[in-house]
Amino acid sequence: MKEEITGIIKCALNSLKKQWEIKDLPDIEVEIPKNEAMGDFALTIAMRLTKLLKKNPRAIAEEIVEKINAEELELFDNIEIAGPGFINFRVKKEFFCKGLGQLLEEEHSSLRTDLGKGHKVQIEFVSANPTGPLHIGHGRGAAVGNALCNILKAAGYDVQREFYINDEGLQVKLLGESVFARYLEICGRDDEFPEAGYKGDYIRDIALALHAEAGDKYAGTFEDNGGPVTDYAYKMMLVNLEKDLRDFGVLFDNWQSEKEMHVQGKVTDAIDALNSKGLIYEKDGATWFSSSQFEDDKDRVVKKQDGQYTYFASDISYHKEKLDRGFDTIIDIWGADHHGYIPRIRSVLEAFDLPKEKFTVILIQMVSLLRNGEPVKMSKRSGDFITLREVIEEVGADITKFVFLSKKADSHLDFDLGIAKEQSSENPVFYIQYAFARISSIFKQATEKGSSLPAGRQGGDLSLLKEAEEMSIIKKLSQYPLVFEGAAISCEPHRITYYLQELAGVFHSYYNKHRVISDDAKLTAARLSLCMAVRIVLEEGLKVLGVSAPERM
RNA sequence: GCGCCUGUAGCUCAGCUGGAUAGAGCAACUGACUUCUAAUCAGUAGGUCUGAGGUUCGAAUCCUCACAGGCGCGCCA
Repeated sequence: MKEEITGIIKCALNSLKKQWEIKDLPDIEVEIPKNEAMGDFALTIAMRLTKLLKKNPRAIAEEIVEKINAEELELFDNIEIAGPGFINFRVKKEFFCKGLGQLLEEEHSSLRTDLGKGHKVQIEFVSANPTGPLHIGHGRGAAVGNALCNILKAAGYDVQREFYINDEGLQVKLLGESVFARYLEICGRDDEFPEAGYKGDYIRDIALALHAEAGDKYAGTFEDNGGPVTDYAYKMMLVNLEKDLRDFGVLFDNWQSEKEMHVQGKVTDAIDALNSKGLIYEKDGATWFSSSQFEDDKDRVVKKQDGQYTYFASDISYHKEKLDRGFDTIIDIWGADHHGYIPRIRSVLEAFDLPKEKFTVILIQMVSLLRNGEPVKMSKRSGDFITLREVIEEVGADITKFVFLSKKADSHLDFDLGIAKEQSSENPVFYIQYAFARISSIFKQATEKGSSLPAGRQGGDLSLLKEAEEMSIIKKLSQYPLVFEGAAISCEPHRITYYLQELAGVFHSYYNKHRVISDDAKLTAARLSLCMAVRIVLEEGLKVLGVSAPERM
C-alpha cells in the first residue's frame, strides 16, 4: 500500500520536477497521522520541498495534489492538504480490503520484504567471556540480537548470527586456575585459591565433573596440569553458554574462536596487512596501529613490549576476518560499557576499506535487576549474582525477552523480577498473546459450530466488514509493513513490540463489542477472515521478536 | 579533566530521525462477565517534554551552555 502511494507521488513529482527546474527530490516519507481523523496516510514532502523551492508548503502541496488528481484516483476517498502542508490520504475501503485479501492469500510472505536484496550481513552478539554464567545484561543483548537477526532475515538479508569466543588470554587462564584450585580441594589437597579467581559455585561444579571423569589424575602442579584442566573448564563453560542461550531461544550460526585465529596465524596476518598499508609502526619497544589517522583520538598498541599481542590485535584480526568472509554489512552488538572501543574498531574497518555506513554498533545499556522495587545485590567477585538462567526459570523466557524488547536498546532498563512474575497486567506480552489465544479460541469454536476454517481464511466477503472497529483493525493491519521496514532500517526491534500492542488493542476492543460467530453465515465468514488476518500478523510479529504465540492461555 | 548514553504524566516507557492538539501501559477513580477466554473492554483524571539560550515556517527531536543519573577513558581482557 505504501508502494502504491509513493508510486503515485513519485509520478506526480517527476512531472513537476521539470517545471520546478530541480534535479534531486527529498525522500518521500509516508507517515501514519497521529489522529485518525486526519487521514490514513500522510506525506510531508511538500514541507520538505519548501527550502528547495522557496515556496509556501501549502502552495507546493496544492501543486502536487493537482497533479495527482490528473492521475488515477480510484484508490482514495479524498486527498487533502492540512496543517502546515501535510498531504493526507484517505484510502478507499476497497483498497484496504484488497490489501487484506492479499494478506489472507499470501499470509506471512506478504509481511516480509526484499529490502536487503540478499545482502550478506553478519550480526555478532552476546560474545560473553566463557569464564562465568550469563547474566541479565547478556540476556538483553541476546534478546535484541536475536530479534534483529529475525527482522533482517525477514527483510531479505542473508543473515549470519555469530558468537565471538574470548578463549585466549588471562581471563581463561584465570578460569583454569580457579577450577584447578577447586579440583585440588576435591582431591583433598588444600591449596591457595587464586586471589582474583572466580568464586562462583559453577567453578566447583566444573571441578567436580572433572574429578568424576579423571579422578586425581591432574592433582599435581598447575604448570604440569593447567593446560588440560583449563581446556576442560572453558569447553564446559562453552557448552553451558550454548545451552543457556538455546533454552532462551537464541541460536547461533557460527561460534568464532579467538584462540583459533591465533593458532591459524590470522592475527599476525592482519597486523601484516595493516603494516603493508603503512599503518603500523614501532615505538617504545611496542608495535602500534595508527588508528588516529581514522576515527580514533590516539594510536593503539597491538603488540606489547613483552611480545604478546593485545586484545585489540585479536579484534583487528576478527574484524578483518568478517570482511574476508564476504559480509556487506557488519553489526556488532556490545554492552554499553564498551562504547569507548567504537572509534578504534571503526578505524580498523576503515583501514580495510569498509565504507563507514556498512558498520554499525548497537549498544545495549545496563540492566538493573530489582525485586519489588529493591535493587538485587550482585557481586561478581564473590560469585553472588543472579544468572540469566535463574531469571528465565523464575519469570519465563517469553516475559524476559519481551521486557528487553519493549525498550530501545540504548536506554537504561529496570528489570523488576517481582513485577515481571506476579503482576501480569504490567506485562504487555500477555496482552498480545491473549489476543492470539482468543483468536485461536474463536476458530476452535467456529469449527465446532460448523463454520469451516477455509471459509474463514479466504472465503469471507470482506465488503461486509462495516463496523468502525473492523476498519480500525484493517487499517492497523495495513501499517505492519511500514512499521516492520522502519524496525529493519533503524535496527530497532522495539518498534514491532509497540505495534503488536496496538494491534492487540484494536482487536480486544472489537472482540468486546462485536461477536465474530453469529447466525449470519456470510458475516461470520467475513469476520473469521479478519480474525485470521490479525492472527497472521500477530504470529509473524511475535515470531520475529522470538516470543511464542500460544493457542491457549 | 575528556568522551558516550539517558532525562517526557505519580511509576515504567513510546514518540516513526524536524511536523499537526506530546501518546501508551501501570497505579487512582467510575462502569461492563447468562453471550466466541474479564490476562479483556468502555470512560474520567493526570504534562513548564530537567533548565536557559539559539537555529526556522515549525523543536520533545538539531546546536551551545548548565543541572542530574549511568558508563567509559590501560603496553587489562
